[in-house]
Amino acid sequence: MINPTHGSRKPMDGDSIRSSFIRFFEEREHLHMPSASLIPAGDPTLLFTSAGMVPFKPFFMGEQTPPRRRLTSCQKSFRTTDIDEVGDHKHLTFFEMLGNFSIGDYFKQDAVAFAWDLCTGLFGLEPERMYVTVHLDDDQAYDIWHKEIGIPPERIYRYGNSDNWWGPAGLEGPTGPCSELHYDGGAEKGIGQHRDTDEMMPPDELTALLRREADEGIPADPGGCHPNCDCERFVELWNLVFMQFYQDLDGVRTPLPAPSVDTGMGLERAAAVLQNKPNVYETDLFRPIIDAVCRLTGREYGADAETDYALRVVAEHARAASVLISDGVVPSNSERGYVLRRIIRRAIRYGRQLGLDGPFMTEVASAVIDRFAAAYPALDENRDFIRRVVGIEEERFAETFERGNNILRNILTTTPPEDLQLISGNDAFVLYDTYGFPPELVDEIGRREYGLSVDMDGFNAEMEAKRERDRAGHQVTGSMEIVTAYENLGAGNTAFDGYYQTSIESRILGILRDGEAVGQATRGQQVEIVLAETCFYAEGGGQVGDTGIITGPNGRVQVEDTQSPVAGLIVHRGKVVEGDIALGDAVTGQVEAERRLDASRNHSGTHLLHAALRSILGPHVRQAGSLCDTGRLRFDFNHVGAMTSDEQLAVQSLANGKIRENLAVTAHETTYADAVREGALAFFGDRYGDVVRVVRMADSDSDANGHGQADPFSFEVCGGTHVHATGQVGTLVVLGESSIGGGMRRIEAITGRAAEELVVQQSATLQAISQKLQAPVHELEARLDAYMADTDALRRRLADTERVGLRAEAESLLGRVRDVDGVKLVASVTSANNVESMREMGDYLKQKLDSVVIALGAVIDGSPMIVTMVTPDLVGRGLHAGNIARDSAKLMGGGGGGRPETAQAGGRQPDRLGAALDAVSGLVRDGLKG
RNA sequence: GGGGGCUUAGCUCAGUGGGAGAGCACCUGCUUUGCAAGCAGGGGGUCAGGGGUUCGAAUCCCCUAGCCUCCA
Repeated sequence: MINPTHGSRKPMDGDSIRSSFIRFFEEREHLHMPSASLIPAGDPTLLFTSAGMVPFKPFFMGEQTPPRRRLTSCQKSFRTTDIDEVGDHKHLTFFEMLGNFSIGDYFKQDAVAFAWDLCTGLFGLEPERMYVTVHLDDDQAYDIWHKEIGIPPERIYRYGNSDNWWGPAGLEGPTGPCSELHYDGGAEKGIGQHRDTDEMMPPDELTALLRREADEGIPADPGGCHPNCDCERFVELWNLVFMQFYQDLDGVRTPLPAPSVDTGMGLERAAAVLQNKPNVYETDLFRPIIDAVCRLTGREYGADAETDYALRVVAEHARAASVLISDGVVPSNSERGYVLRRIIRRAIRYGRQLGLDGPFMTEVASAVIDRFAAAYPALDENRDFIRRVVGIEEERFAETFERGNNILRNILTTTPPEDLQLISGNDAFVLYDTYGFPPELVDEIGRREYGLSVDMDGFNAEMEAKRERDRAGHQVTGSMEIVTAYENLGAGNTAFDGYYQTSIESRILGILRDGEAVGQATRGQQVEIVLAETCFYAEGGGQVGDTGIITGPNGRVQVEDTQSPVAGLIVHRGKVVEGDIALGDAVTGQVEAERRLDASRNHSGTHLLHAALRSILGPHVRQAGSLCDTGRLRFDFNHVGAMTSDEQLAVQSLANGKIRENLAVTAHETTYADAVREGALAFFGDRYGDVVRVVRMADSDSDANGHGQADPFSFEVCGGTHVHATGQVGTLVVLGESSIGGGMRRIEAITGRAAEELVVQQSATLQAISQKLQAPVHELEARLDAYMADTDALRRRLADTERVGLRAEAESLLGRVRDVDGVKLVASVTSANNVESMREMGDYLKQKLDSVVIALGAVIDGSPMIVTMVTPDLVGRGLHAGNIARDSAKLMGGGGGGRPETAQAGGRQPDRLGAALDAVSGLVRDGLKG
């Protein structure tokens, strides 16, 4: 495609845009930070990494020190807001964001100059096609662009807060104006009224309109074209955020002492501009994927709009899904996994539209991996895993489809045709809400096979009602009183010094009783104690809190649990068991050491398990939670499906091998950033402060800082207590593996003393069984099989014998047929020991007597039971087995019922069974009259 | 985190308080060598688990677990 307006600038492919951008800033003293995972580390409030600055948030917030004040990165980013828009030619879920960052280093002047140099120099973009936007009030930025760079006023536009103000992210934090660079694709790119008209709205006019909007609330209604206009003439290429203020909870802004800069340029958009392509899907970042989809479908891109839309959906979602999976997201029913599932299913839906009925996503994923493996090697490393996950999800969707399809057909075929004009919104909604069957598919099938379409308005109304309901049920309540009670103690942070010792000298800084601060406590009272420093480990990181004794000059406290209700503060919960204690007492804390060691063994066990799981199942395994109790351990992680027993054994075997190797367990403190850089595993959900502790398990010939010759077997950020060498764990026995929800698994295991105990118990059980069965352990199974076969045979013989006996009894009953008004009646107590037998007897009698009323009774497990039968001809004459059963059972304190031909009844008075059966003849007589 | 649904034979599923079923698969026999072979017979069940209501629960109610699904 040749566009004569673009001069001689030569196109750049996506990979060179990425690398040359980074190099440009490296040459200007920026440190290149590798892309962080799409799963934000240490920020539970965020679903995905959604912009280049996200991983650097702690730097901008001043919580952590950056490795350098100038940073640059190409960050993988994912946004959920536009999922349903993907398919048009501008929206994306996954994209790469190029950026340069100044953390209290340079500010507007340099940021603007860098951006301009890069665009016009490195990228070779024509200066006259560059438009600039600044905030209404940011005269400083305006002047830099105008006076220093030399942009003429007619290409500098001012906008208000919605377009050109950033932040704060959350309720408080850094915030400031931004300035954007827009690229003018030419008037012919515009759509609607602005197409092919060179007329732009003059900046001054727009500024006046927006100023009135900001000051007087008069909505601006610009008539002409401008950079942020909806017509597609302009591409927003680069956003420069100037973090100038700190905004507090009340909305008050104070200038930051060292302002910062955060910029972001979408790689895909840059590629579209630099390759002279009309949109991102035509660039080399997407074309190979779209071509792969075309090969699978035999379709052609660019032939018709509907096909193109579907091709783009499949390509975009396959790309996003592959990267998400590579970063450890697995499809599930909530949160990240749910987003992943949605995009995979949306892709499959559009794939169907392209005629792909079978599985195809794995092949598209392969094309994605091929295209991006060079820039993101993790994609290639996880190739098999990505394909597997996508494949499983594809199968699962096929099941969902099958189920929904059956239900839909049921609805459509059971509703009388005259009632069916439209498929109701409610039906479509139930199919979607309960069975995950998309309304578009309902519509498709309805139209094709029944000539009916879905009432989409009704569907949307149901959907909106559901959203309302969910919102209403989402009110959160938090009790802050307890927290303030601790804060009011004024004890500050408790120093923890318990990694290498279990006893300590300290003094009492605070005592709480029933949530109230008190000066002292006496024997028998339940208290919470805060010490200046402690060796008691507070529950955290899945490990249980310590127990032990605190001894003061005048008394002792039995510590039953240790908790950290407020970050930094450690509280000992327990009971004064001797004398009394008071504020300021000098005390000795003594942790119950053996119990602590049990917990430590289990905690080290989880690290071994974690590393072993990653080794056996793959690096997507990610800790989702854990419990390190004294008796056992639990480890939750994400994985696609159940582990096979072979996998479980392999994991157990690997962990035990490392235990026998007796790896040294060492710990050191470092910054969070360094820990991650050194390769320590850090997991979502934990809140890590500036300084973190990392625990590694490795051969002792590598040093304590994680720089050994060999890679450590395990290396994790962790604040828990551990054994000193893996040998102390003893043995790790996996007890089982189970599901804890979609995509999440749980392993339970024991170590050390508990493992020994298990071996002792199990062999004791085996010995006991061996004695009872009179067979050595290795023959137990065969012996048990023989016993079971014997029992089976005996059971059959017994059943046969019973049947013969009952048959004989039934035959004898043939001689006791009575006549009630011309109807044959058999009513008798039997020796049957279950209802089934009585039914068999009844069947036999019915067969022999042809036309008869039968009422058989027996006392079964202490309760009187009656079975009644009426042959069809007599039912025709007004008799009803159910009524006979019910009415006769009343005489023995019960009730009954059933069908006209067969019924049963029970009661509470066994001695009245005879009376109840005697009443049957009367009931038959009454029934014949009625 | 919240809502809806499901859990019955190896598999797919029927079964609205009164005899646990069908199709497929499996086993045996016969028949037959050609497309889901046919015929006859047979084995196989903690109706997810626990509690409750009832003379009686797969069925109604409550709790728990697992799975599916939608929303956040």
